[in-house]
Amino acid sequence: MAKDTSTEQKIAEAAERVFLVKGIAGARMQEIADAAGINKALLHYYFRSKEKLFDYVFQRVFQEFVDTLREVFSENEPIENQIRAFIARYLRIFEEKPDIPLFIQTELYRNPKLIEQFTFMESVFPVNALREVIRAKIEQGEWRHIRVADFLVNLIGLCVYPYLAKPLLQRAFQMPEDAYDNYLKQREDAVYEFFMSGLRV
Amino acid sequence: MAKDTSTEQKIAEAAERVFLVKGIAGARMQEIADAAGINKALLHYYFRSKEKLFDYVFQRVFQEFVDTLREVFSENEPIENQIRAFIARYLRIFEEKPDIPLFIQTELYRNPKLIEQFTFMESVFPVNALREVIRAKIEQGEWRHIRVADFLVNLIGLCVYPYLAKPLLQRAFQMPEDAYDNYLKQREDAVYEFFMSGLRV
DNA sequence: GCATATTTTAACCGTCTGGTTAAACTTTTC
DNA sequence: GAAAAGTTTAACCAGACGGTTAAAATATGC
Repeated sequence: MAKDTSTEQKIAEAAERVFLVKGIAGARMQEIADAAGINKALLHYYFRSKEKLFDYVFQRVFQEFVDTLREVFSENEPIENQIRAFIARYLRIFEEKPDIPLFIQTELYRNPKLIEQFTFMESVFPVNALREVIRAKIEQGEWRHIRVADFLVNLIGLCVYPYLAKPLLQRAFQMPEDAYDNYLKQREDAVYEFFMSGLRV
Repeated sequence: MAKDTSTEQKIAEAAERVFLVKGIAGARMQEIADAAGINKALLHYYFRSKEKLFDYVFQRVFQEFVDTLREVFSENEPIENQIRAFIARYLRIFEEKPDIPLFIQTELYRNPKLIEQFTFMESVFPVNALREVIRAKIEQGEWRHIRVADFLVNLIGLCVYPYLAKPLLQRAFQMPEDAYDNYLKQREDAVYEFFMSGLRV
């Protein structure tokens, strides 16, 4: 039987590293085999085709991403705290794996089927529940009018854009790599303050 | 001599269409030739290699993108109007070519050299001039404190993110294609209001 | 109409790539 | 210790791909 799952695990991790940087079109099976420290034959022994391997990796990455965010907005906390927690979790994911945002967007853009089996997006972005919370805040005169879609798009965009556009922004701001990475780390508070200020009357 | 530039033009446009959707790694020279209505031999007759053709296309796309934004922030207008104009121009680009944001980010991410020759980013994002304007607004007590980098990242992020993340957000909001496209068109005012509100004390 | 430039046709080349195969070797399992 | 599962080696295959070539055909400029 399997001695342990380490080989499959090794392959999955190596494949993730390669796919994250190069995408499915730019990645090579040989490269993944090398990165996993095995040979191509064994790679196909575990994952029959490039597409199957990629699907497996993408689902894993996306699942992990989604799991980190799930239920942030369902917790029994004031919405302000939920927003803070959402930003914190989002940014923590990207600090660990900065390639994730562009990877997910790119591959999803070129193959929307990848997201089809994720039928539980409501547990990550509980649009309907959020709509009620937002409506209450607006009625109380605390927040300006905002659509729930704009609420989420603005919030996520503020978090993720600086990671997506790193090379462009680095150039625009004339920042070396480490200066930009440093800037990213300092954004958590800034995003929260700016977002809340954007909401408030 | 050349009968006109129409063939080169035809190739450039076809290549742009293909590269925009598939990226350099996913695009095929044969596909571009077909899209241009010519054969592969002629394609290489005009552009010696895939890389040269891609570089040409990328520079053109990026140049056009940059030209649309250049000097918005240098005009002799109140900053609020400049912000409005910036948002309007930004969103107009994406309405015409929704694939541009992801294309630029992806290819730049995988080959940062593509942006090296763009040495005039200061004319698009005049960081130093903006810093002064922002400082004045803060000193007058009109705006909250904000770093110039955050100012630009927030502004651009609010504009571009819904285009970058279209497939993901469409799924999250359970919106069909046309509903989402419609939502995008309605964002201009929302972005301006939210951004200004985020700035104000 | 002649020279030049453009375009097509179609075959071809070398390399890369995803994937397969078969035989041998090693480790695990029981 | 034998069967089964895991792993390596190394060669191989077919098709895709970027790119080339040469000759013929077509258009253009003067």
